[in-house]
Amino acid sequence: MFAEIIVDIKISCENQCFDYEIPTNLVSFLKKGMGVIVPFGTKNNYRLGYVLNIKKQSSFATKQIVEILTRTLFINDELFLIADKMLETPFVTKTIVYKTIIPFVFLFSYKKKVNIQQENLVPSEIKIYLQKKKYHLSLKDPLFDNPLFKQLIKQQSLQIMNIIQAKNKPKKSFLYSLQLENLQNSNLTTKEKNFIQQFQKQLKNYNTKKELLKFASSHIINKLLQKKILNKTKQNIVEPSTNLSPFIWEWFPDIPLTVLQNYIWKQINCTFCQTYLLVYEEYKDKMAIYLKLIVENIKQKKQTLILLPEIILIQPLVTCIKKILPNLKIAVLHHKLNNESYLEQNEQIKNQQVHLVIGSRSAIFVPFHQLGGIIIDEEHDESLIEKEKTPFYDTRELAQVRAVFHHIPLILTSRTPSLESVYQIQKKKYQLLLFPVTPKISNIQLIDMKEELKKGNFEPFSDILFQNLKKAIKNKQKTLLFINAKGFSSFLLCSLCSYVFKCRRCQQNMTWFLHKNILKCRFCHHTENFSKKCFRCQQTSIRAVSFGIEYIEKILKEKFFSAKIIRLDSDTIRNNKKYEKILTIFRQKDIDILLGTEMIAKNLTIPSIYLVGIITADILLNTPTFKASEKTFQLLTKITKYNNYSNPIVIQSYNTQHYALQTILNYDLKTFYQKALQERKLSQNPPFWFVSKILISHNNFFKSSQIATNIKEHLRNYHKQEIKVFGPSVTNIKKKNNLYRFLLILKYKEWPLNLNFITEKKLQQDAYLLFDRFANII
DNA sequence: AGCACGCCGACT
DNA sequence: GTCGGCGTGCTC
Repeated sequence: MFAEIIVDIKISCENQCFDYEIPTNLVSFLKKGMGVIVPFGTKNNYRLGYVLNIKKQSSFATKQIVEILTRTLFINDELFLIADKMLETPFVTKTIVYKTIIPFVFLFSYKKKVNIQQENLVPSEIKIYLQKKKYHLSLKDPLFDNPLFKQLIKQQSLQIMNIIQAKNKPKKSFLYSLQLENLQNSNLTTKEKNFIQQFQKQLKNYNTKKELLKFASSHIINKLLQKKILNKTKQNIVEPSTNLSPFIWEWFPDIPLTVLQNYIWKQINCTFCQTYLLVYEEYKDKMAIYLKLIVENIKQKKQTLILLPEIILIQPLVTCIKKILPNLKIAVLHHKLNNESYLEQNEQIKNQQVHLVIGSRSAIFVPFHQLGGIIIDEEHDESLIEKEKTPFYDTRELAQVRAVFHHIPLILTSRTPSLESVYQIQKKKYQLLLFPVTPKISNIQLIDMKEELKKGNFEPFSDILFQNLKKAIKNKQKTLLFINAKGFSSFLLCSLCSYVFKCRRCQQNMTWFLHKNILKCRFCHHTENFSKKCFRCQQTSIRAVSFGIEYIEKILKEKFFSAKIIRLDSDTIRNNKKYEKILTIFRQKDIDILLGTEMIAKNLTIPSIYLVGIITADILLNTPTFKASEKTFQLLTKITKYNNYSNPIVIQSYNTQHYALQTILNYDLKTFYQKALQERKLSQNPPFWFVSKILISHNNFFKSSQIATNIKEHLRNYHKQEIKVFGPSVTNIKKKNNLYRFLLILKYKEWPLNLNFITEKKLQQDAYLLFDRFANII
């Protein structure tokens, strides 16, 4: 018998699986999905591998599997199904797929064990160094660069062995205690003295760093460590994951539902695989259904999985659920966790120590014992699609695979569902759960900025928005202003020689950032210093034709110099903590205006807002993608919700007749979806057609162009019926990592798409191919 | 990852 | 003529 194995080697050799013979004593034990140790390469170093398949014949196998790692499966049947789904995408390789779905790979590390063969030949400094490292060296240990050390290995005075080691060693941490005898002969600052007092009063003799940080900053703690007043001692903390306490399925109170919520809930069949689209208007309705599902699953001793598009949304949801079900055990998983916490959470889920898992898209790969239901929140959000690294995948699609496997419901939730999902309702693939939309007495004022121009108002604010702003500031009421343009201006023109500032690399308009005083290309991130002089005629005659968030900030400061303004965009924020901090400041302090880009729409609630202003909705409407109207509608729905429709909302646009804006006025979901779907059908775009692109990268410009043309020709000759091809065109980012990138755009009606002929006929030659199923381009 | 192989420049 | 540096390609 033979096994098909992916070996844990660098991703660069990603296409192959390796065949190994299964030794007779292991044949009855070895199963598909297990981890094994195999000899690999000329030196037969031991490497870790995962069994993908067991077969009777192999024309390649020359070596035997050494041993089985553990009896538990690393990849179970369910994960194999998910992998198969991901492998439907052309050019995606098995290795890269399995590496994304089993983060357990991190469990192991490769080390070199050094045995001294000839004591007398090894110099003492090397001996001491080895002793310090306990004769285990990491692969990149500097000692391997030492010429003497190299020679000792060559002459076999030292023997090197490869070992595979489990990575989840017990976490090391330190305990801190006071050394009062050192207190007398040292000068202390008042802050340090205060801290020591606090320590004596409120803390135990030994404390973790976390406890100390409640009373002092890490700076002070470090200072005191230097002065030897604080002492730290090592301590091995017992991992919570090693404590396999049996899970108790406690009793949880029933969730009371309103008549309407109950009506919706009754339509969900918990023992049947069905995708539901839950369209809600009020947050509390959605939460009621979520909580009900969680509690019902617990009654059946099953776990629930909730997926969110953004990491920042996780904590608020956890808090909200804990408020109602304080005893609920929740695991949080997302792609920014470090390996240790990821493994810890994973263990807990596997050992049935949590009722609920909340995570971002990557949590879709978490193995469950008894999964009772999957919820995907904000299902329209594009962040649910992984597009940062291959393999690209749509979380909703993979969730469906899991739902089928477990025979459980999959609930997609949104106030403004994606057009794809609405289309699935029409095709009767999904079931609609609709909280009836209540018609509103609209407070939204849609301002035609063309009229303002005619009146002679060239400011970014219309009269009405300006008056409302004035009133809000006077009455100390909070305002939210939204503009979807970064920087100061994204269109700079020399008024003397009509030179337009374009990116040297990709010929797109450069955006001027006022504070950093740079020009930056929003496509390839090429950055240049900006001297406010025209590159061509060297005159200071630059005119900003369009305006961005920095421009608005400047105007606001000029017009309302007493107002306190806080800005929130991806340039002022580096991480989620900063995001929360800005929102907290806005909530607590007397900030008048919150000015933000698309980022402000990521959060759930920004309370106590009086006025909502949207400056130029056109920027959204005119982004070059077929998703423009959908995105506009979704974003504006979210932003206009912030003041609960009870207070003034002003939307400014040059194109007031666009259906996405007209339907926003009275929150007319039905008309919007009707018109948007019609538009997509006419333009042959999703959900009626699949739009994808093939990216061809090669370090030779002509060769990559040639390959692109060859692929196109082949598609035209043999697949003219099913696939429309556009291109090849050079991408915006012309040159990245010294690779020239060409792209072909494909439109087709059937998925999965079989493009095997490209790799079979080696049309790609030595170019790198990437298939992007979720292309947003027109 | 880690090793072999091959090409090229520098030095016996 | 050979030694070693680095770039490339293969490992069941």
